[in-house]
Amino acid sequence: METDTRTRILDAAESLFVSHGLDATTLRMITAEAQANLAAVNYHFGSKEALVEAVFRRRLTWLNEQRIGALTAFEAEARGAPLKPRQIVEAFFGVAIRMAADHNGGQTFMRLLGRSYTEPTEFVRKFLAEEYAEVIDRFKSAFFKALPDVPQEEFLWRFHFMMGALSYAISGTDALRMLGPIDDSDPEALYARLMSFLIGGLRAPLPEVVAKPAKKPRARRAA
Amino acid sequence: METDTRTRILDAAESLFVSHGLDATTLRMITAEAQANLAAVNYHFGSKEALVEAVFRRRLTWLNEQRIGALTAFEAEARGAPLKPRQIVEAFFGVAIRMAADHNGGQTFMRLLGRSYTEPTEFVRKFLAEEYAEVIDRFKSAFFKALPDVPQEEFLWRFHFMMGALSYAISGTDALRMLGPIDDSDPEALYARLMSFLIGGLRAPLPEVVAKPAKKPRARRAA
DNA sequence: GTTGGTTTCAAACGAACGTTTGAATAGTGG
DNA sequence: CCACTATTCAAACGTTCGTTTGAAACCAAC
Repeated sequence: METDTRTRILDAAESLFVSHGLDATTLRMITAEAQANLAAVNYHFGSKEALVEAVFRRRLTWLNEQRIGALTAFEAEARGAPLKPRQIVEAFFGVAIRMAADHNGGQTFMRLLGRSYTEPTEFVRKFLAEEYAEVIDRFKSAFFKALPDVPQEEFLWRFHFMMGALSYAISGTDALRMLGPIDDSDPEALYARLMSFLIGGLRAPLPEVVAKPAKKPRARRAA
Repeated sequence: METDTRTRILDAAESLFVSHGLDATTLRMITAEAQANLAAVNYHFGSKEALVEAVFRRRLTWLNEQRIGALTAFEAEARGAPLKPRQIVEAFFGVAIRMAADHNGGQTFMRLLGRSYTEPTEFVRKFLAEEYAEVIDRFKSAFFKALPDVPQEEFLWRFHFMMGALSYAISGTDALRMLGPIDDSDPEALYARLMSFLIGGLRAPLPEVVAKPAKKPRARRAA
């Protein structure tokens, strides 16, 4: 085995978490897959909970840095002018989709991450909230600036819906197959499809319930 | 206690499954909440797995009947003409959102269901696939008829994305709160918001990657 | 070649899980 | 009132979980 035990455990855990879930994956399954001793997990990570955190942190920190980097590059290019919504969507969701296409573990991880936004386990939620705090701040500001006509609460909902679509795009392939035989092997096509859908949803006309209290009797398009 | 043990167990399980997940919810937690004896679950349902199935079946069958009923009503009204996409979206997603607003347990259940489309546990996936087979068939046909210009594969992806948005709309309120303080108490507003977003995404311009091989050099709008 | 620190290993730990058991209790038709 | 079925109950079952232990193996430095 060329890689060290710690890395083999992370890889095995990541992959098993995807196929069985966090709770249903046992340390014995992980260490067997990683060809390591059962006690190795507690030796290298301290506990199963700490292992879960390490699995997420290994790639999530990098992903969010990429997102912020892409956004910063667009903003430098725009010299203070508001970005196009498409650029912000690209920086947040495009980067994620591209990572999901990466066969160096990124693909596996993104399927795991997509499931975990709605994870009921408390410590996972808390951990994700911390990891996301900065990136959410930056993107909220950028979107608010780019879409000044959209009420902020309305936008937050749309952002939330977009996260749902992303989540299914990268992790819901089992659910997808319920719909019929379908080809999900082309990451470029998936990227184009999701971007189209997201921007269509983001720029949809404001619903009347929302547009009405805002004293704009007939909103046409959101942005 | 007015209701019978069997119902109390179903209610307790449904609610605990939402807050802790399927695996992390133990029979001891369920029977404690239901004020029943531990052995009552195996007496009334046979096993924990069978209980999970019963929890889903109790409401999911009814939900999908409602969906098919709504679609059938629209089709009768249209007398053979293709439906408007908005009507089909309403029949599938609108019915779900309305059930999610029902405080008689429907709300709890829909939060559980939203999480379960991407559930890694095999028997849950298999069970859901069976429960959904008919309703998916009906709605695929209706959509294909209503959107003859959209390649079927492209539509299936969009339907999948829409499921993701629905899932987050009804069950991802914890993830939603990561975005900031936000009011999710008004079901009518949520309904209007989601419908807007879904139809915007469904009718977005076809992505070039998809539009190109279809020999239509410049697709404008999907439908 | 011995030392000292790091990593691996087989074995065992107590706790908690889903399930089973057999007796006690409730409820119902004859 | 009795016989019988359905339900509840406390207790225990065997299994598996995450974790701990202490010794063995490894490995670089001197």
